[in-house]
Amino acid sequence: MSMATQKPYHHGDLREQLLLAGEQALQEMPIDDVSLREIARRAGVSHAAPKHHFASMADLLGEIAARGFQKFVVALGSAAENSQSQTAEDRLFAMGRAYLRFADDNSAVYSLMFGHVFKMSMTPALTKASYDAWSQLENAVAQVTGALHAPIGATHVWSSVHGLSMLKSAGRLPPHVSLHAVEEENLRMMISGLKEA
Amino acid sequence: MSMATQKPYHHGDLREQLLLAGEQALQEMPIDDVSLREIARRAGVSHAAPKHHFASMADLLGEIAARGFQKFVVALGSAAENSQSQTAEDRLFAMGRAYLRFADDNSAVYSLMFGHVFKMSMTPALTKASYDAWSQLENAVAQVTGALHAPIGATHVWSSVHGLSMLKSAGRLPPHVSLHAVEEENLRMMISGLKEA
DNA sequence: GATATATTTTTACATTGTAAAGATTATGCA
DNA sequence: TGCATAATCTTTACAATGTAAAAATATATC
Repeated sequence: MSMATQKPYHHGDLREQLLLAGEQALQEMPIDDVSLREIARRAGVSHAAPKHHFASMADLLGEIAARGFQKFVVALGSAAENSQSQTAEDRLFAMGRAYLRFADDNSAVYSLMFGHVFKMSMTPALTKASYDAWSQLENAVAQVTGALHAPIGATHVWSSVHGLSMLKSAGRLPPHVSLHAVEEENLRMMISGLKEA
Repeated sequence: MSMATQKPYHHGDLREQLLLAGEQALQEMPIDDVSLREIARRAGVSHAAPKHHFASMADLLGEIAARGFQKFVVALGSAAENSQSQTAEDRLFAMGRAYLRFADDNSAVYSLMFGHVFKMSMTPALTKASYDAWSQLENAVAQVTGALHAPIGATHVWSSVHGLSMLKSAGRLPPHVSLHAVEEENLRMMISGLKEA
């Protein structure tokens, strides 16, 4: 009589628990306060327990970043699908909005994905996940410009939304300007520049 | 009989030495390996010596970031001045190139200026220096668009070049594409989008 | 020259990541 | 079922970090 839930080893799937605890910690405290010991604490295990599942803290963070890219791809993909309009340009616009929203809602994981490269291992899963995100964006851009491949256009788009996200989270945007207006206008200018390629 | 050189206290201007050692360390090792003790080591003093000049490591890094912004303003300013062309658009283009170059040549300090906000104190000097950088950019953008104030246009420009710099340093750009071409085309698209405002 | 002050070193402590050695529990095979 | 083996977790340990306080030292001022 199998219990349906598979608890492979005596304590449950600690590996998954650690990843969840890490993601939770990243949302609740500054990224520099997130330590391996803190994550272990949250998972209710000793500070050395993670060793068997992740060779180092960089590995754990690398996998959290990889999962971040996967969620990221899903978020942008469904935003494009749910876009009311049928034009490629509007779909790209919708993806841009979803991008900014994702960076807002997952700021710590986002900054891990793009910022703290040295802190995490570039695992194969991470490489693939970030490549998938890139491909998705390049396809969306190619549909706007009509080209088959659009590496430069995609770089332009990514730079713009990524830069805006980072400036926002770093508090380097000018005050007294509506954030919503800035975002909408930026996306507009970005796409406008893309079409003049 | 004054010695011309002012060595205010018995060991020389340790404060300045620490800042220089910090900047040097940031250029020579990954930013996470740069510690207060390492900086003190490079300056040839005990690990607790910095305490009297900087209340914390965050303060030291904050001042290094502030100096980074000052150099940044100088670099972009002289690039605009030395621009052969007289048009505002070409000056902005030159500033964009100087921006990317600065981020390349000072990658660690640059990532401190825009990325590791939590690691450093937002001292008044830092606030002012980053504000000066912003003003310089907004002025250059306003001269292109013809407006008096251009917060949104400036955000568009800054997002684009900042995003490109970050993607570059994070190794998130597509391979097999000429970096020079990407940069030139990105600047072109960015300015093109700005003018369609 | 003596005293007060600013600077630096020494010492100390809590915290971190990582490693190695024990203890504990599940798994595989008879 | 029973036992040996392997996987998992804890305990213990170590070097390194940021910060704090106490000692030591050099400078400045009168």
